[in-house]
Amino acid sequence: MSEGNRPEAPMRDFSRSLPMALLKAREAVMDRFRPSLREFGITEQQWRVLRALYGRGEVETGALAGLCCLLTPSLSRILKHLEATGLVSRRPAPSDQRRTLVTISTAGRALLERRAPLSEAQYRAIEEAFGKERIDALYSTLGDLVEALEKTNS
Amino acid sequence: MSEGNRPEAPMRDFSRSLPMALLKAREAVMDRFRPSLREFGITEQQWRVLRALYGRGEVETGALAGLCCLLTPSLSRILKHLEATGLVSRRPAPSDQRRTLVTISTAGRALLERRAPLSEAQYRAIEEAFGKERIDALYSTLGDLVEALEKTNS
DNA sequence: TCATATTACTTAACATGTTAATGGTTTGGC
DNA sequence: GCCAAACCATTAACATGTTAAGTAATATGA
Repeated sequence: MSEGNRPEAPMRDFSRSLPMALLKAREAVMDRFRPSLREFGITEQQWRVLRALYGRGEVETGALAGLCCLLTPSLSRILKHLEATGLVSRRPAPSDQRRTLVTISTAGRALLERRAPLSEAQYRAIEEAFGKERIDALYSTLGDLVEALEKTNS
Repeated sequence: MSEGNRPEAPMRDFSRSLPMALLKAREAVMDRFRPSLREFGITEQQWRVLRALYGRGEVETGALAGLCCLLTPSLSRILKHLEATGLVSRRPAPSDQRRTLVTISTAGRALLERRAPLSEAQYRAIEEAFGKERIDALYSTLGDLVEALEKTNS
C-alpha cells in the first residue's frame, strides 16, 4: 500500500455498467425486429439508411451518417451495397464535387413501405408489454442524457 | 379498400426509433470511456470479458457470453486474443470435454485494477452531468424493459 | 496565383456482429 | 453397448465498428 494508494474503491458491480445496460436493452428490442429484417434480406444498418432517406430528397453523406448514427467508413460501404442492389442512387454535388448526394430509389421506397407495417406491429407489441407512457418517458430520458453528456463533454 | 389495405399508416417519425434512441445514448456514454480503453490498448468487448471474469473463478464460455452480452462466435475470437496476450487462460472442463473454463490471469487482474479508477472517474462525471437519481432510475427502467420484453417474447 | 491547409469522402486494416456450418462430446432410447 | 439426437465450442463467411491513412476538391492567405 503505497504511492497513490487512496482507499482502493471496491470494484464496481458488473450489473452497474451503463454501456452494458443500454446494450442489453437494445438487444432485447432488436430481437423483436430482426426476424422481419432477415425476411427482407436487409441489415439493421441498411434499414436505418433507407429510413433516414425516406421523404427527404437528396442527402449528403455526412449528414446521412449523423442521422443514422453511423461512422462514415461504415456508411461508405453500406451505400456501395445499397447502390449495387438498386435501393439508392448517388451523385456528386454540382456545387461542390467533394460532396456526395444520396437519394432513395423507387425500389427502396417500395421495400420500406412493405416492411413498415411489420415494424409498426412490433412497436405496438412493445408498447403493450411495457406501457406507452413508460416508452415515451424512456425516449425523453435518453434524449436528455445525450444532451447532458454532449453539453459537458470537456 | 380491400385485402390488407388499411388506411396506410403514415411513416413513423425517424426520431421515434427505439433502437436508434438506445444506440445514440450508448454512443454518447461510450465516448466518455473510449479514451482510456484506447490508452490501455484494449477494446470495449475485451474489457467486458475481463470485467465479468474478475472475482469469479472459472467461468464456462457460454455463461461468460451471457454475462458480457456477446455471441459465442465473437467471444471465441476475443478469448483467443486475450489468451495470446496472457490476460486469461482456458482449459477444457474435466467433467465435460465439450465445455471450456475461462479464468482471468494475474496480468488481467492487474490491468483491470489499473484502469478501474479512470472508469470510475467517468461514472462520477456522468452522474454529475445527469444526476445520480436519474441514472439510477434509468438502470431500473432498462432492466424492467428487458424483463417485459423477455417475458412476452412469443 | 500559388502553396498550404481544410474539407468530404473513400480505402485500408483489424476487431466484432451475425448467421450458418463443422467437429468433437455427451445423452437417451433401444 | 450402439446409434441417433442434442449439445458446446469453434470456424467460416460476410457485414459493420473503429481508427488511421489516402485522395481529390475546395477554401485560405500571402
